[in-house]
Amino acid sequence: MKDIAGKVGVSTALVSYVLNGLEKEKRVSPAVVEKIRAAARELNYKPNQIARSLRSGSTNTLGLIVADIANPFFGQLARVIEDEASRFQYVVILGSSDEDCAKSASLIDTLLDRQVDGFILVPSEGCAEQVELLVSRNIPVVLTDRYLPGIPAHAVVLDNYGATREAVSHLVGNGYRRIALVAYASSLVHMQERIRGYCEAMDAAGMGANKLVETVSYDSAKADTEKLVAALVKEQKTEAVIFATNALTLFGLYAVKKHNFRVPEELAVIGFDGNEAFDFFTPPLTYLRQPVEAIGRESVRILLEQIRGELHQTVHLELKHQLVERGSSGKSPGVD
Amino acid sequence: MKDIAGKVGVSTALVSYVLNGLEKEKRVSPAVVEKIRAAARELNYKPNQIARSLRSGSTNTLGLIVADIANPFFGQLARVIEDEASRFQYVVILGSSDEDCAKSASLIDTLLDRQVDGFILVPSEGCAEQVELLVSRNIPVVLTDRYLPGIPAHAVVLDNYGATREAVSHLVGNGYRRIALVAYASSLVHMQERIRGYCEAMDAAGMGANKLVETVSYDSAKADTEKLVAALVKEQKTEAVIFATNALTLFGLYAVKKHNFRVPEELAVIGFDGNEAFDFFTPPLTYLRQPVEAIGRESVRILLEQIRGELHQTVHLELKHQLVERGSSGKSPGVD
DNA sequence: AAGAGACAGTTAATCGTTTAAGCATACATT
DNA sequence: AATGTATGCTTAAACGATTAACTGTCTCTT
Repeated sequence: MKDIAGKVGVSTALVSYVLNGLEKEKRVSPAVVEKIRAAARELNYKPNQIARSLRSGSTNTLGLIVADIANPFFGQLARVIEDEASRFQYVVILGSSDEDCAKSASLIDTLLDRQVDGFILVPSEGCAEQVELLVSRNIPVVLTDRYLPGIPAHAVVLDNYGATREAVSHLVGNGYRRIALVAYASSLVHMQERIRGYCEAMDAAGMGANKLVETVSYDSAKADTEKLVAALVKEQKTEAVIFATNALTLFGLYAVKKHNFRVPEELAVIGFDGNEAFDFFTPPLTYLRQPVEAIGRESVRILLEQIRGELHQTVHLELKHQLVERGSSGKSPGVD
Repeated sequence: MKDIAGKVGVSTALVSYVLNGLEKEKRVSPAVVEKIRAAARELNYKPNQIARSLRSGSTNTLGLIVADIANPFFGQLARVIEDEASRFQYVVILGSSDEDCAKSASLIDTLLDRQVDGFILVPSEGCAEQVELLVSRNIPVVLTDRYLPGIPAHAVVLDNYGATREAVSHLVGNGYRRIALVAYASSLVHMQERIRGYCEAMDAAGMGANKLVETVSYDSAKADTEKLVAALVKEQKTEAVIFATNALTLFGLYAVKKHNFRVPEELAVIGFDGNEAFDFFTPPLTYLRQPVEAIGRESVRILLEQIRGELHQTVHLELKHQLVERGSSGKSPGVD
């Protein structure tokens, strides 16, 4: 800017006005406007966003913290968020928390130091205070994929209760009675809601006695799920299983494959989220699809409204799942 | 900082010295050091990285531009890069180019405006000038996954030639003769190298006459690949096919599934990169695994060395693939 | 007693923008 | 002629850190 000002022979203030389109309000003479524009082009002027941010207090940067960007579900989500953010001249800084509170806290700190304008956060278990702190400091936040009850933060989540509920109904409709749910041992509401949907649907179908919710811990999920699935079939006489997340579904499928269980004759399976692997499993997997596009878009929209100060109540958006019916949950062999 | 200085009754200079660990060199009295530390803690002082960046000229931020973060290969890569960067207090701003030059250019511009310290770039076709411009402006760049011949930029890529070459050898060893390669119609070197590896291996095996390289365009890859695979089997009497990327492999598998071709009896298949779907395909897919971890780690290492000014030649790193042998490329039915 | 050197701090410029406030000059109005 | 106001531009502070250069005191040496 100094160079431009020097070249044209005016002050940097005028340059700033012109380059920001304020030439009308600030009554810059047309001749000077042209000279400044020309000089800017000639010198290939690029504004320094860092300086601008320091002055303006806003960085046009969003912090996105997911559990793991290598997980395709979060990859897709990140993509939608990136695209949507860029439509509004925002840029995304990325972080993976590994469902780990300490990591999540340090990511939040790092991004705060960098003055991000707001966060899209997939909160981990036990991180409620972190989020609460952000909210109480009036830092724009949208929780995505999960929310934290009792914490007045905007959230965009799946209709988790309805999703597992429909999965159960679907299985019951196809003649399955002994239906199990494999979930993470997590107090996070999205997981609890998936469990509740399962339980209430089982009760409603008069199969409360058959309820079986098995949980595995995040850190040993793969091995645990494998043992679990074998036990379900061999010991519990389970006829159908619903997996409560994308990763759990995959772990479960590895187990099914390893033990060569026939699907759906020996064990019907319903997965979560969606994954190309679901398509190539034999038979293709029935699953509960999340509206990733909408989740990402709405998250950005709400966050930006919040940043612009246009939002005055706490928004809680619950988006509908879609049951994709395929071979893995076909009619039970017990039924005609 | 002003608050701390005010509270302790010293200048901000001293506060800066102490908080940056320069109390020894700058000979700050122990008493004051303690007071400043205490005040900083009490006021919960967080340095403003934007201000620091403006002053120091470095943002501790890397720009990562991949083709599409929703693609699991790039998701994994991003994850490795994120982790590695954070070990050195760097943060990653993410962008997806969709293999589109214009998008890539605008991403680079945006990130330059934000003064990123360097780029990790998956270059798209025809973007050579963009990269050249960065290099000539002395902006640290590492090309990843692909490189641009003739452009003196550091690069970390797969041993593409060796990979397809081994795939062919493996198939030939198992008795296949009519082996095709499905690749993107792209002039990018990584693709050309994969093609070259295939061709030379075919020639070396005395099957030059059977060479068949089919290409599809990025934008219509899914539909094209589907038609292509059907034609290969039905018209070209192809016995085995190698797919040159992750996405192409998936598209190919959808076709194989749709037409119910038996693998490997009717068509042997070798995939690229790795994907959970490969595990659940029946039979599991033989594929050329990329060392994603190493690619990401080395890219960050080289970029940081460059940023620190420690790098004086152009580094071109070629990492070895690994052939994961499984059922989809088993012995040809024509052999014993 | 004078000079050197260590010690402990302050001042003010700087990074690249933005923007409120001020300053001339010209012209129109009474 | 005095006043008002529109026009066109400049000045300088501010954002929050970093850091070179400087200013005082003491203490020690010769």
